[in-house]
Amino acid sequence: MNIGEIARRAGVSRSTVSYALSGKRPVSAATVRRINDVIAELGYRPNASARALAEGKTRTLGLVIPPASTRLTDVQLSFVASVVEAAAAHDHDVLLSPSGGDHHRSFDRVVTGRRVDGVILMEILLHDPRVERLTSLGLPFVTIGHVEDPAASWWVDVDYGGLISRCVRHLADLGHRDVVLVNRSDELVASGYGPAVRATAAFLRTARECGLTAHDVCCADDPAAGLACFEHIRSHWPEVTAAVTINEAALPGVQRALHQARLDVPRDFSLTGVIADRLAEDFHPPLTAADVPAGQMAQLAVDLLLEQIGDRSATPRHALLAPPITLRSSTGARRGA
Amino acid sequence: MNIGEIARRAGVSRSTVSYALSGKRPVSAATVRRINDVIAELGYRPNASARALAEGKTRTLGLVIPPASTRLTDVQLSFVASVVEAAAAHDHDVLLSPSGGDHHRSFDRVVTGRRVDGVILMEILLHDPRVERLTSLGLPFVTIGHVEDPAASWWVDVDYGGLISRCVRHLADLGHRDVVLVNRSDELVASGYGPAVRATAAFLRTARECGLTAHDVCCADDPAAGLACFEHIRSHWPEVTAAVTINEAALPGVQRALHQARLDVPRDFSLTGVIADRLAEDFHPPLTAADVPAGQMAQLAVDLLLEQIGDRSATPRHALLAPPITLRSSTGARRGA
DNA sequence: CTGAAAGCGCTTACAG
DNA sequence: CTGAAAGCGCTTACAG
Repeated sequence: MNIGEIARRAGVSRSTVSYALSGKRPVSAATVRRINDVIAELGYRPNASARALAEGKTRTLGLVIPPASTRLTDVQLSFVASVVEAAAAHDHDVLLSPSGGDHHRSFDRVVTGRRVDGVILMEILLHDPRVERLTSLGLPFVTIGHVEDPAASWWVDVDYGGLISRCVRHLADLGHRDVVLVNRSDELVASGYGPAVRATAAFLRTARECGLTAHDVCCADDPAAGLACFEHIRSHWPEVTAAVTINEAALPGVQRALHQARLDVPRDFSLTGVIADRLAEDFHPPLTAADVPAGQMAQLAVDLLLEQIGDRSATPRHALLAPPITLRSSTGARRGA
Repeated sequence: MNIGEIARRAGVSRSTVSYALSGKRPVSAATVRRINDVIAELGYRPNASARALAEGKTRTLGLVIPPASTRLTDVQLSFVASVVEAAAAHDHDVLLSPSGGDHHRSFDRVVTGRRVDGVILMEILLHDPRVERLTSLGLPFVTIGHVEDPAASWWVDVDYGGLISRCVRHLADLGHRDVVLVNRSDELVASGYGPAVRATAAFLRTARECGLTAHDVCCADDPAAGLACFEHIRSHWPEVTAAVTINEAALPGVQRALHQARLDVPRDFSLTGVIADRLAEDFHPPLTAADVPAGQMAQLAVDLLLEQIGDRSATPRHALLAPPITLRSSTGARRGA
């Protein structure tokens, strides 16, 4: 079942069938109808590989995700789902590639061999070898997150530094004097994971500017680590009355630790940070936080990628989003302040 | 940069380059070395579309996922990650397709036009139109979950019915008399979602066999619904002392409701069900539950799919897994029993 | 408005 | 052990 068979049955040439399908050349109404009838009857679909080979484009985007071993956070999951959705809206498919660990082969397979027209990369390091690889391959790509040099490539990101600064100022305004940053894991920070590094720098700088005493701790991406981390904070720095976090996965454990320590939020302790809105609202009480607009970011990333694919010589563009901080119920005046 | 260029530079024919790469015909060691040197120097990768067109296979598997609008559960997420991982281990890529809602176009694009060699489908309904579509297309597929007729197709599933039965018997053994099933959402049950329907049937039947009074309630896939659902249970059936659930996403809300009702688990109330192990262990206290072996199921699904692709006339095979119920700390004797 | 033909970059019988 | 050539199923200048 191929285009030749359709042409034969419709009594036209293969090129006419092709043009009737693509609309790239006028075809008489009667002929179009005859062709469409045959196609509908036989349930014909053009062979995607043949089309990709002839056209030089696959209409497929690559999406590089963290490996299965690392549990995806809620925000990361939103990125994946929204990228697929946005690509589908433009009639593009999404090819998945786990990266990191020993997944070089999968990454390589997806980004070479003209398998995809472009790639979306997430979980970006300040110096990311995958970004360098794609750059040297000359394959269009957009990162969700950005490497150190902002002008070097196409990206969308949330202004982690700016948002964390505003969280700290908010706590300072409420009279807090001793604050802590609950960061992502040691490993991520050590590997130069952008949001973690930028959040730390902004947190410490802003705390200094506001005259606050600041501590920062790394915490693995799971509830148990969140609990342990909070207990550590309580025993080492009992004077701390507020925390800022970018670690969503640790939140259930932080919640439990607060409860066990008999600390009421926000009466005894304030909590804020950069958190997916669904998680912020599920917290008890709902968290005052900057919501990461994951869906919007994913859509923007797809738009930028398609733009770049359409005009490969375009100058790199990017978008640094600064979502508003949503005031919910997890921050309050320092007790006795 | 194509196979002809490599051949020219290595001073051999294109077929020799092809055979050197595939190993499907003996090539002299010296020639292989010369070819490999040229390939390494130029960073050549065969064009995947051209290869797929010539070979008649894409080395790509389709994975149909729920749309972004419905939040993926932890187990579903594990399926996706593990399918990608297992496919990569066999040098296959994974093409994603959201389905459900108005995603017919994306599903259609992925399953037609020879875009993939086979498809893995999850979130199966007892009567699933996508299964019918794939069957009539003659495209190899494996479902995670199974339709009503077990012999009709290739699948892997967890024996929800059997596991729920064992949960109920476990509660009966502990002296509980009044039990409730916290099911997935109304919509899922109404649409004939396999696990929900099978869990309900097994729950009610086993409760009757054990002489228990049984209630069952539907609950949306989020914490807020879990909280509301549990409050409903408390106000309508205060005599209930144990719950069975297959709704992971509702658990945080159930936890909060238990806390607000000042109910200690397992002293005042027992809780069990079929739950991803990570979630079961994050609960407080850790849940006695049947852990869905998502990674193993995904791997099995990929194995079955590749087997089917390799021998399209093979008789359908399937695997019904019955993971052990892990005894943790969330079930105990009925108070005063 | 339509057709015949070249070309996309591979693989694989066919020949030697 | 190697090469020349056909073929996979499309798209798109070239011609009319």
